[in-house]
Amino acid sequence: MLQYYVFLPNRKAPKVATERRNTKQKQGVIDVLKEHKEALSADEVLDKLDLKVNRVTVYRILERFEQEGIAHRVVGLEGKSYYALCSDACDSGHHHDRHAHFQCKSCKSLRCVDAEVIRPKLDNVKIESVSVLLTGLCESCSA
Amino acid sequence: MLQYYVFLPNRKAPKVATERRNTKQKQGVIDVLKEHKEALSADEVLDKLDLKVNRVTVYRILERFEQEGIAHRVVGLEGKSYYALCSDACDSGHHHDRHAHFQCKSCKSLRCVDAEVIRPKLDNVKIESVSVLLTGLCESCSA
DNA sequence: CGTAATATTGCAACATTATTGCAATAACAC
DNA sequence: GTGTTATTGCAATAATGTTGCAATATTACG
Repeated sequence: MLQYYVFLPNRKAPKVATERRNTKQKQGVIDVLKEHKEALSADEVLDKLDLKVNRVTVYRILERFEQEGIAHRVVGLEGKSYYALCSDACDSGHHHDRHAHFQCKSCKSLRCVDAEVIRPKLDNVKIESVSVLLTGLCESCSA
Repeated sequence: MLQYYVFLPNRKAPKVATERRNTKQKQGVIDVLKEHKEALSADEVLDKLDLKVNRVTVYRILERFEQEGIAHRVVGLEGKSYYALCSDACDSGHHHDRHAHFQCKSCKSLRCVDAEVIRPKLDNVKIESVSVLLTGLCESCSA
């Protein structure tokens, strides 16, 4: 079982308190994301949590995970945010700013796609991230 | 000045009334989109309209334009929808389901990028559209 | 041109997703 | 254990988009 604290960076002990705390809410969200290969929306995470957690807290945790590089965020066709744990490839600095995803037009399920995403060049602008969203009907919905 | 009615297909006169009507609201939205090279959100279109048009009407017109292939929709990082008129390349059937866009992380401005977008293959799934969203800081915001 | 049919609009209310302020709680360093 | 403060929960609010329905305006056609 993936534990949240493995993500805590090694740092010298602060005088008073830690900057990040390992809470059961965070651990719960990690576990849910870990158990599902699909990217999940805040509501989906909330549904799948055993623990009773406030909706706002889930939003905050997911946002935080994205900032810390633990998870990445994808925006679906409906404008909703979906989150998935970053893969090992992510951590290697290879994938972390270049993701490809597939979303079903019908059921809205969204999953990561292991694709080679190149970073194109643009005049006058430095591109920081590249997001590719493929759409169509998933296996279940096209059957 | 691009006129909406140019998009009306040639069809035999229906018994009673047309299926599409050319209204000043639609024409206004067309004009606004035409005058701006950036993709615009519903609110931005509303702001730039000379004519006083209801918010809901703008939403409906933009949605309609997308369905009719007059405009295409892009979802920004914040989950908002942006619309831009389809280019000629679009109509040729080359670009219409494969768009690339750049959005500024700071000012959220979003524009089309003339890039070659390939349609990748995925097992068990038919990909209907490919959307590439590049992000970074635009010229103005990075200065 | 006038008229009838109906596509379209405007309005009000509602839905969904996400954010903010703040007091209460709980995790961590010591 | 205790103090500090990161984190949570709650309530309220914001932002974006949607729905139902009556009023309006466009179009085909005589």
